[in-house]
Amino acid sequence: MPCVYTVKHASALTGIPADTLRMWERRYGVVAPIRSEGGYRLYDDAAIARLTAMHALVGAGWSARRAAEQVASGTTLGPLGDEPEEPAAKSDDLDLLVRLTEDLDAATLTRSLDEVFARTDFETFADEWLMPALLRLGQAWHRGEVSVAGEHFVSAGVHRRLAAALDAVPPHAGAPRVLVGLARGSRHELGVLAFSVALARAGIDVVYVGGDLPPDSWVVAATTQRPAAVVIGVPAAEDVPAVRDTVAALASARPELLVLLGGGHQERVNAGELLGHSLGAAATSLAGRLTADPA
Amino acid sequence: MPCVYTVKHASALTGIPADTLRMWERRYGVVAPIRSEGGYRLYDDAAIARLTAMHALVGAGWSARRAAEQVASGTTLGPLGDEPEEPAAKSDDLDLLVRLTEDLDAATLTRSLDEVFARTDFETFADEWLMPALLRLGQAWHRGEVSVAGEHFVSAGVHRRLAAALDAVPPHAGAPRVLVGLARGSRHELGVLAFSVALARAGIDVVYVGGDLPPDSWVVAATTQRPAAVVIGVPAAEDVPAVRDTVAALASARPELLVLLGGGHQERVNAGELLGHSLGAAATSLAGRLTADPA
DNA sequence: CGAAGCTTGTCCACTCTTTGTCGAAGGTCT
DNA sequence: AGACCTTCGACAAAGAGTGGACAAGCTTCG
Repeated sequence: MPCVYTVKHASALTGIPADTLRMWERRYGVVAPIRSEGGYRLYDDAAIARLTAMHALVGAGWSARRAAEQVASGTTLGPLGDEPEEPAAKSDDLDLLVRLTEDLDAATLTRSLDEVFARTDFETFADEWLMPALLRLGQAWHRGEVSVAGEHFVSAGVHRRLAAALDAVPPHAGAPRVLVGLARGSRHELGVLAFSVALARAGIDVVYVGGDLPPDSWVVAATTQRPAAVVIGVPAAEDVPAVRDTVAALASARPELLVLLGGGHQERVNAGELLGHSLGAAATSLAGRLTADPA
Repeated sequence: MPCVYTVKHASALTGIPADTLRMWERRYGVVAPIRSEGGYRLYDDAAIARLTAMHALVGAGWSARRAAEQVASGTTLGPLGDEPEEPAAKSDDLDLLVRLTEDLDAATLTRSLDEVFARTDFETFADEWLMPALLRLGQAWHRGEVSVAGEHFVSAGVHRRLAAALDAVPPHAGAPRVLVGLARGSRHELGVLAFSVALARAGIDVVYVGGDLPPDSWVVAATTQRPAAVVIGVPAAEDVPAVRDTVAALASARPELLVLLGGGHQERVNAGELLGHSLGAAATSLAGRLTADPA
């Protein structure tokens, strides 16, 4: 098979205009193709690889000079034949998470999430894209259509994105405090984490305690911290008994404490107050109740 | 490696508008980025760390001037004559995490972590502060000195900080790919997440799959993704059997695959290659091996 | 209490740098 | 001969630098 390519061929392979190809060589020396006797450039596979790498970096927002330095300093010796393809411009792609499980590429994952995330405010993003997309991902996972590793990889990426959003909320001194987390055994944090972000953005001092918190610890935290309310997620049917235990323990220890439930199976607990299934609306409504009535 | 970032990148990484970035430099001299030939600012990792620390302080209610002084006094000043050096008493407070469990204050948690984080480069931070501090936290937890909710709360905060650090590493196109995660049943992600950050900073394309990944899924991922190596954390003694199963499954499916173990109980697995207990050294050494030998 | 003053983030105008693209003049390949 | 390539200069749009201006918030003083 041919191992050398002319400019036109290289341009077609990389998707970079031939003019730009020559300019990158002249200005940054990112490649140095050998020449034919007549002076024509002859690119080999390594050159194509470096050019695709540089193209990807530039597409990710790097300046051409930095990208060239990165490609030149970074070891680009890998025997890679894969080519990062352009993500099609889409407006409402709920299967994006499912697709991202196939090719475990951290850069693409981060970039795709950033794009979706930046399209609108957080509450709309969470209600109209994130939760439906996570539902699709869960369904595909149950059908065995995505690998467990892929699901873990994408979930970890979404977790990172939500965590960054939570840390990015400026703190509200003196705001009512709300404890948010999952009951013992519950480990699907994504929904309750997204709700924490929305609640913090609504002006609440959120104490996010994560998943798998036993009933006793809920009681201890609710007693020592004196939160204005407690939010427990019910992401799965098998979490219902543990949530029921937790709500009962909290009710007996602090009967006046406001205990709210969220998540897909909140109705099956038959205790506590329900937040409903609109994350943004629930967060603003709860924040309104707590700040209006500081009793 | 010492990556440099343009204003746009620095702004994206820190969440601070580019205008404010320049203003903080002009008014308070909190950073002094080197310039390109054309005069463009080039921020390094230390500058990004100082800016995030200052951002956190300002977000916590500090005035910009005080925050800048705090950040400047906490680290060594580079460009100009050395200030009257005050080695603050808080130089290596390993019990900080334990104290933070008492009062579940999200703002204090974030600010404290940012301050410690900004004191040095990530590898030193991880080896000399984070891992020892997590060990102290675990010991205090076993002695019953910290509440479970407090431990969860602080762990979630550290998780967020590490996640942000992982997402902040620029992608290395064409770099060797390494799968990093925990075996089935393992759920203590903090150590393996910190290692992922160090490995990504060393130029590796890290695929972080998180915790609780069954052996079959490890095999599927290692087969379809063809990583150059696989890193499995062994954070607790009870994780040893699951790790052993995973290593055995990987060895039978892909005998030539490089499988490495990290974490406190790596020695007890009696299989795979050991990474040792210096996180930074292990990351750079592994990255060196993989980039030098692309086979 | 109001006015003056300081702080701080944002905006604007203007200049310089970077970068992709184009055209002209001429050489190479089939 | 015609299609393709090379070098070089020029150029416009985007991005980034500088310094000044300004409004909102807070402090201080009369």
